[in-house]
Amino acid sequence: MASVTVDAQQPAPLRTRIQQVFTEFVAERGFRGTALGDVANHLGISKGTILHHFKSKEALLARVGEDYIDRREQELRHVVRQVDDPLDRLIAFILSITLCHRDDLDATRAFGREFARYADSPHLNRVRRRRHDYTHQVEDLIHTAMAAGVLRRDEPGIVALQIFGMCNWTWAWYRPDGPLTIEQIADRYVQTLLRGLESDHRAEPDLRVTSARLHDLVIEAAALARQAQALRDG
Amino acid sequence: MASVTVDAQQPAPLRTRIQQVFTEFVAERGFRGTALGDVANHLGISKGTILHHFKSKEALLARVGEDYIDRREQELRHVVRQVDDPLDRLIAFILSITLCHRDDLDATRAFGREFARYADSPHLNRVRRRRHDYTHQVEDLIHTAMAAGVLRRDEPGIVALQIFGMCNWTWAWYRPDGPLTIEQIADRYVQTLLRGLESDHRAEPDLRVTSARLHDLVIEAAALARQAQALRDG
DNA sequence: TAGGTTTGACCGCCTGTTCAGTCAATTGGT
DNA sequence: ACCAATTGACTGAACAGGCGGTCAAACCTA
Repeated sequence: MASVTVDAQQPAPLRTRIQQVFTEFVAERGFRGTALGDVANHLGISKGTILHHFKSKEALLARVGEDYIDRREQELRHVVRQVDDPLDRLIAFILSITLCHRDDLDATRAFGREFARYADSPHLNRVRRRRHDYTHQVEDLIHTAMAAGVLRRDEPGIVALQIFGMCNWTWAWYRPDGPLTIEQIADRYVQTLLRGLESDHRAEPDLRVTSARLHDLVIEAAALARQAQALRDG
Repeated sequence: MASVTVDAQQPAPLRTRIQQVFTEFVAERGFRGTALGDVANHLGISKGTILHHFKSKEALLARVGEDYIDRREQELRHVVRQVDDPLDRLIAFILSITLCHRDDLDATRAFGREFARYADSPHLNRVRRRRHDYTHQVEDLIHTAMAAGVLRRDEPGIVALQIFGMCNWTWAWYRPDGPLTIEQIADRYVQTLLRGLESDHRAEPDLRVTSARLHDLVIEAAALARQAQALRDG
């Protein structure tokens, strides 16, 4: 295994520390809820210093986002390079995007809060594009697994969204001191997703499991709930 | 089936319309990104009018959140009341919290953006508590399904989070004019989740599917990605 | 007339950004 | 080795715009 430690641990440059603290704040309070003045105070520096190192507040956020995507992309590349078996690749991928909730928590929260949604600012175009590329790489991974018969055939896009959905929800509730370790959580995700998505030769490929009866019942439930509030409001 | 239509469609009172437009804005731009002045302009009324009907901006958000939880709770109650079979209950539940992405989209987005995370404002205490209660009801549903042998035994909490995670991610990407209807999306969720969580008597209950080799590989990948950026930053 | 609505001006606060200027480190010429 | 020039990090005050919230007056409607 290649060495992954550095010999001389010199203190991180201010630019990096600004980015770190900013990431923490965004993870906790969101982008708009984060005041550059607070970040500056927390570092014992002036507000102007931050703007000296980064063109603007949005540029700082873009940098946080790009670095985050960079790390996820590098991790994915490493997995693909080191693992051949399609199923193992999927397991490693799911494991990877779950473990980062412990090992890259602040950035994961910040990214989840601010980039998961449609960030329409032009400053974030690059981040959006890179995120799109990354998603595409994941879809390739899934497509390959389907071709190998590991997953049941479906649109890779919707499958990717199911995986991302389950895993990316973690940051909204995970606490490092919670009852389950991140490894235990990841293992459950792997089990549920791989069993749920595995090719099942017993089943019809396009079998709808939801009955019309249940569908109508659910629609009715929603209508009743809406109606109750409409009546209450007059 | 009970009638779910009202006879006389009188226009919604201003208070309700304010809440609707505010919900749209929060869904699109977030709470802090929504200015009451913009909401007022959009309705052709004055900002003061909004503050006359709602004590404060946060009170308005709290109202949106409580109404949202109300609807989800009523729908869940209706499902539980009308359906006995534990598996059908689960299917109806998953269907229900997915269909609301089409039929209650703005509020779902707004709630997802602003309440999924730790909303620490004291004004939102009630919403947080109700959300907690609702989650607990869902966990009961899951617990019952486990007792009936429909789902494999596990902590209901982590199972609920897997279901919520997959379904609640929908609002971040779903578009009504997308390639898949919300019913098709929901059906895939149901299939993946129920197959992935079903009791499987072939498997050991606590079998870890993730090998130590893959785990180490993923940890290494993360370390390498971090190190690359640290080196770049000096 | 009385009470609930609505208005629009106004206040106070916060925040991102700018900018002139200080200071230390580095460079380069002699 | 010395000094002057240059660079670049950093400061702190000021600016400008936007925001939530208040309030007294105007406006209906019954």
